[in-house]
Amino acid sequence: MKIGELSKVTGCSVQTIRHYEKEHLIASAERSEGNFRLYDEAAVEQLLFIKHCRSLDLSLPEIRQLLALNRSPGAQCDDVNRMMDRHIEQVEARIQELTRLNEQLRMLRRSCSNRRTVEQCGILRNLSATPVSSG
Amino acid sequence: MKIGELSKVTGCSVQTIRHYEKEHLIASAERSEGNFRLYDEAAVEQLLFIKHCRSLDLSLPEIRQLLALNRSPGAQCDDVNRMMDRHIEQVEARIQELTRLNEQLRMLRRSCSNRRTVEQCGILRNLSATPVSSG
DNA sequence: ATAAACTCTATAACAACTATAGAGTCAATC
DNA sequence: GATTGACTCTATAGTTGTTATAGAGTTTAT
Repeated sequence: MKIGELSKVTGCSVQTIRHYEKEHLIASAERSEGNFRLYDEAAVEQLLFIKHCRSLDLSLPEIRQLLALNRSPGAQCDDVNRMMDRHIEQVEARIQELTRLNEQLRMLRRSCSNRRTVEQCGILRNLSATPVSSG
Repeated sequence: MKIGELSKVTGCSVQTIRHYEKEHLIASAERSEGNFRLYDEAAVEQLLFIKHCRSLDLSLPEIRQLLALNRSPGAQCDDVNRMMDRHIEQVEARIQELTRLNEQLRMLRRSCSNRRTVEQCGILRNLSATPVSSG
């Protein structure tokens, strides 16, 4: 299987697959006589694993760590759990942050009721006046 | 006021201020004899405006647009409103996405109850098995 | 032989900074 | 007057996870 077919089967773009190889998320592929990368079913499964992790917003280094653990089945899985917990924490923190942000944005948006000119626009006036609390 | 003081007053780093100048978010500063940037109170206010917008996750191009509108007080403020509405939509979409993500992560996390080895770890098994729905 | 479709490597772009190197400026001290 | 330290300058590279491009080579079909 050449890289184009692997791309179709997995839904990862060709460049992304090459990128994952460069980042050592997948092993360097065997090459054909003409220097084309050749893949098998194991590559498909590994790419789908990676894709699933990415859909959960796990970073490439995190995925690399999971793959390493996956290759050493005797290892403790505490590490996996710690990583997941940390990741869940991050996601929840981000949700809270965005929720606060959303409230501020809606409040700001209400301050302009489509008056005619920018001069009277509450949004811009508020953006100028309101103190900054770095979020 | 030199760039270091502006940085302290506004809480923006020196590099960020220079970056904003390069990106035309603030005007090119006057220079001293020794080629140091010199700022006044107007620069402070503009930087704080930018910082406030950034804390609301507005992009630099969006901020550039707001600043342009701010400079032409006769302009209609429909544009400001449209931008805010679009931005609020984006933030809300992202919150929904992360909330779904969080549910999946928690479900996954529950599948490992600290059994001994990675081989028995439900998290890794599920990551391998579960079909991917690109989020 | 040639064209189309594919692949290769290397490099740049995206966003919004942050960090670094190497040089220049300024005020104060010895 | 030389030197030290704190500051500033420009230019460049790094961050993250791709995507896009250029220019070349390979394979398959006509």
